[in-house]
Amino acid sequence: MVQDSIQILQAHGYKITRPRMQVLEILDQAQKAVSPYEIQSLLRQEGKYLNHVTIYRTLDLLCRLNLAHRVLSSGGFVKCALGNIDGCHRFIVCRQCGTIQEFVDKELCREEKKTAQNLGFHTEYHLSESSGLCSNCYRKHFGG
Amino acid sequence: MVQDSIQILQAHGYKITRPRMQVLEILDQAQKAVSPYEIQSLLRQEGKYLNHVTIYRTLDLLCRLNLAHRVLSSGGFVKCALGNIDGCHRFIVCRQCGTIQEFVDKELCREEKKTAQNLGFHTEYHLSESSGLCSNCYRKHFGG
DNA sequence: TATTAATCGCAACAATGTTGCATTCAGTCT
DNA sequence: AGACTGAATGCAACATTGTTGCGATTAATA
Repeated sequence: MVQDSIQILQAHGYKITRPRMQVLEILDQAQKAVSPYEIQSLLRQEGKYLNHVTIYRTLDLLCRLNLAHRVLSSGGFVKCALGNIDGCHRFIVCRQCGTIQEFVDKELCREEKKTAQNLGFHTEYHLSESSGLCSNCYRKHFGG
Repeated sequence: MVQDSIQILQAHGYKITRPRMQVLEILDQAQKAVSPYEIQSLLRQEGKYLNHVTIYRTLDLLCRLNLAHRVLSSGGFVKCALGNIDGCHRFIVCRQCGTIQEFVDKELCREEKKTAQNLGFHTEYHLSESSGLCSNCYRKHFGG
């Protein structure tokens, strides 16, 4: 919900502005990762206009607050599942329709960290991105 | 070794050219991920010149052959550990010095795949990037 | 409603990535 | 070794993406 993000913005002393609302709404509607310029054009389709600089700055802010996350493989942004703030992000992206599913797996996280330690690293942040087909696209593709 | 990559290029029928050798040497020397334009300026420091288009095309080719990999968090490229061609790449990046360590962990891979399946996805490719401090930088930072 | 610091839009720029086409070159054949 | 040829390179031109400084606007508070 957009409402949740708004409360967090407020709690941190940030103003609730029209551009921020609009970006949050786009992220909320989109079931996939959207790039800054995609956000701009999606808004334009609704007759709204935001400068791209504003969009970039808004996304920066949302990411700093863990309200959004940049999917590295596509460069697009997604709204973050709340509570996923332990420095570990896991996504599965459907390469067909772009659907994104975020999930948390503390056990995997621990394992990953341990392996890194064995290699002499002290890790603080972890990102995991899998890609493949979601159940819908898999059915469509292979029949059934 | 550069020699390994050259053999694979040849085996696929690609020509061994000066630009390709030079890019491979840079990737081999660098202990960290380097961007296309960084490669260009590293070469320039050695008195060599490659057009950036050539560098992009060379990197594309190397990635298609799994001889290089694009580290998503930085956009830079690293030479790939050979044999790591099962669609699973795991990297640890030092956020201080940029050192990159690639590793393979079939068990983690299996787990990740299983979790995805439980969520209805059929995954084909997996990328995992951790960031933190390597042992050197950790010591430097925290004393000891 | 007046105040004010935060936010936004604009302009200008910087960096990164892509395409088409003429030239050059690596590998092969004679 | 020299000629041949398709692959690879360099160049020019362009497209996309991301950044900075600054004056104008606006959300929050009194």
